[in-house]
Amino acid sequence: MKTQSCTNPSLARQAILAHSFAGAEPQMGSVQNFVQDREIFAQGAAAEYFYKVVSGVVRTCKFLVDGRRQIDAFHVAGDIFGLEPGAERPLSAEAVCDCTVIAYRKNRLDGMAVHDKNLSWELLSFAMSGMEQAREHSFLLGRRSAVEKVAGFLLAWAEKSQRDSMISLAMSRQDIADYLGLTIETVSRTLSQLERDNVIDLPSVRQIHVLNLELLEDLAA
Amino acid sequence: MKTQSCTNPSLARQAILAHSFAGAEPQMGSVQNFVQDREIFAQGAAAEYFYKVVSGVVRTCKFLVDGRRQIDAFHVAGDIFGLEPGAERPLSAEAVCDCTVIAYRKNRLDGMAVHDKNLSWELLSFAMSGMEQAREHSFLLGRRSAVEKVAGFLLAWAEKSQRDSMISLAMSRQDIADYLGLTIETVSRTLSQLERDNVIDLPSVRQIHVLNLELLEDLAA
DNA sequence: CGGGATTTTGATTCCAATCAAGTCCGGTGG
DNA sequence: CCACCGGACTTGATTGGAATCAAAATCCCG
Repeated sequence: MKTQSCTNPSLARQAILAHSFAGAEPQMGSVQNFVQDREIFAQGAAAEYFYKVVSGVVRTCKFLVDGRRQIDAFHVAGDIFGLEPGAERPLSAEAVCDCTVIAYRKNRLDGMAVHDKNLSWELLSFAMSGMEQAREHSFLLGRRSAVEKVAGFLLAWAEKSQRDSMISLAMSRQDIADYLGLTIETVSRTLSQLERDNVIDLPSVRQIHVLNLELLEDLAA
Repeated sequence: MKTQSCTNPSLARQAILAHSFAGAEPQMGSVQNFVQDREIFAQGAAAEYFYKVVSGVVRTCKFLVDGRRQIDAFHVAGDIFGLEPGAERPLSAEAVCDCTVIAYRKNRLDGMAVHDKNLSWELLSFAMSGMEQAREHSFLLGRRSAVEKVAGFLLAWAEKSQRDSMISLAMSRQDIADYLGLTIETVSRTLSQLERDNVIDLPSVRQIHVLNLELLEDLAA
């Protein structure tokens, strides 16, 4: 599995913010490419840059001592990631599939934000929406059954990546499992069960066709 | 259980931000008191105000259709809550114990932030740290055992509320359970187990004495 | 001292993890 | 073109940990 299709026509939630960086001064940031599974930055490293996804999908995650991995979020085209308070990375970022990002220096931001009130407003709304997304992730992880988690994930990803009934997953089952706090087997079983129940169809491993959206939404509780 | 002691000498993480609201123009906000379990605002309501905790503890939470409750966060003196993007409350806020808060109009903020760049900077750092805390909550909820969750919670609460080895809980077992995605029985059992293992001592229901901090930290993984 | 809520403890059940084979690809080389 | 290979995914059998169901103990307050 090297060349996984990774189309993300994505109308990212944070595109508004991204806009001002990308549009106004393209020379401000440097374009970088990463092949699948390449690390973009590591947990614990110095946080000099933040990034905007141009194409592809990026995961931010944390590794525990015992080898467990928890995925914090998936970022698609237009999303900003790697912008946190603190000089040290609280989590790593990796390319889920081949992808292109733009890196911006964090330290430039401080100065700019002070002068440009529009920018600082956008920054604030970025942070707010980041807060909101982290919150929603928490709710997915709370006392919910495997079905609720998987259904919730599918709906969230469908919204994030596109809006028709054909969902194309950029990430592996393991990624999904690590995002939902489940095992790969449970994710697989749950998807199979949803297919058996005619909620979804799985024409190929990474393609999901939603047959019964209403039911899927009910299952997400 | 009406009058639960709720002392929070708390050097809240976000006190810096709170400062500018509280200090400079106290007349800006209105002081409000809430008795234990009183709702401060409801999920779905219009979000006109945001709040700063003066004393006591506030919980923000979400209610699911089937009656399950998930607690998003506990807020102590100095913390800001109820400041989210969107005009509608994504979650409710309730008084964990009798408490005092200051309410500020959200709409004034926009104008103010534009003029006062210092304020907008503080707002940003509030949002950032909110993002960070939501993320950490996610990590507590991910694939972790009951012991890891409870130990993690104790450490986080100890840091939030005070820093010596005697932790005083403001919240009920049910609150803790709903925060950690566990049942009240499991929380209780886990605490008992920690006591049996001489990691903590439970002189009273809401008082926890940490006997072996290192071990507790290990258990939190 | 009594009564109700909260918490603890115990017994059992159930869901998801673990352990263990299989199956399905996509890619490679004969 | 086909056999083979290896990784990702699926499926099956069993185990384990937390939920559930149920009851006792404790605390708080009148």
